[in-house]
Amino acid sequence: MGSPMHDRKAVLLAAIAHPNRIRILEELRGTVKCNCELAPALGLEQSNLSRHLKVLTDAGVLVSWREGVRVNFKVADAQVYGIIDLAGTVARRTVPSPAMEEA
Amino acid sequence: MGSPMHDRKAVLLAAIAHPNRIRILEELRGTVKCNCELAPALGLEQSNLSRHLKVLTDAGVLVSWREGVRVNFKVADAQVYGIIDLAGTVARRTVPSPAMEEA
DNA sequence: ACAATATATGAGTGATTGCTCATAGATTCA
DNA sequence: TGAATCTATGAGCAATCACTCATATATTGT
Repeated sequence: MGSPMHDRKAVLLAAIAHPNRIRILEELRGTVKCNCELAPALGLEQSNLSRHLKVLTDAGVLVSWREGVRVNFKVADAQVYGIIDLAGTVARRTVPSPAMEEA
Repeated sequence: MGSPMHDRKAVLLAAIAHPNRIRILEELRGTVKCNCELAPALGLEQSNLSRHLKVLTDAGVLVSWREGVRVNFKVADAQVYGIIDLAGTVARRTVPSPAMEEA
């Protein structure tokens, strides 16, 4: 439909746009971790976490490789933190509309 | 669930994370426009566009005010373009996984 | 009041999402 | 080989999404 570039940006942002996936990315700031380390740290179901990691990997946000029985993950481009941090800045400076309040 | 801040960031990014909404924001770079100007420019159904504008407004990305029979929109914080542009940079530098290809 | 213009919204639809439980697959070590 | 550990995925479910069509609402000018 729209330009491929806008589609690609949308996929990338949509991959990041979930509270648990943001938590995953925060947990991966500057380090490499596997599903088995992330699960207890974030209190997420193993299968649920695995699917979130797949969403991030499919979108190109994370890169993964197997190391023995584990699969490690790291961010593909540290600028994703630029996106997250900017989102924080904008979030802090803007006010959600009335319709948003009952969350 | 997660921290309110992560939730807020996720809502904000989710609001932006749609090809048509990115196109809307591009159309609003540095200017103010109403639904009636955006609809033909983007080739979107009036009701569909109205709902996309509501998503962006509810999330705090856009601000709107009525001017006669029209309702004008502008971005609440120009840094949203920082987010979109960074998404473009990251998109250009990363490779979507095999599972992503058949889009 | 009426017509014209612009915007919002109810209802319906098909598709996608996030989650859980259970199970399958992969890898290492005894 | 079999057991232990870690990861992926099928199935099912409720909820949400993006879209369209039709209709309601709001505002201005005659």
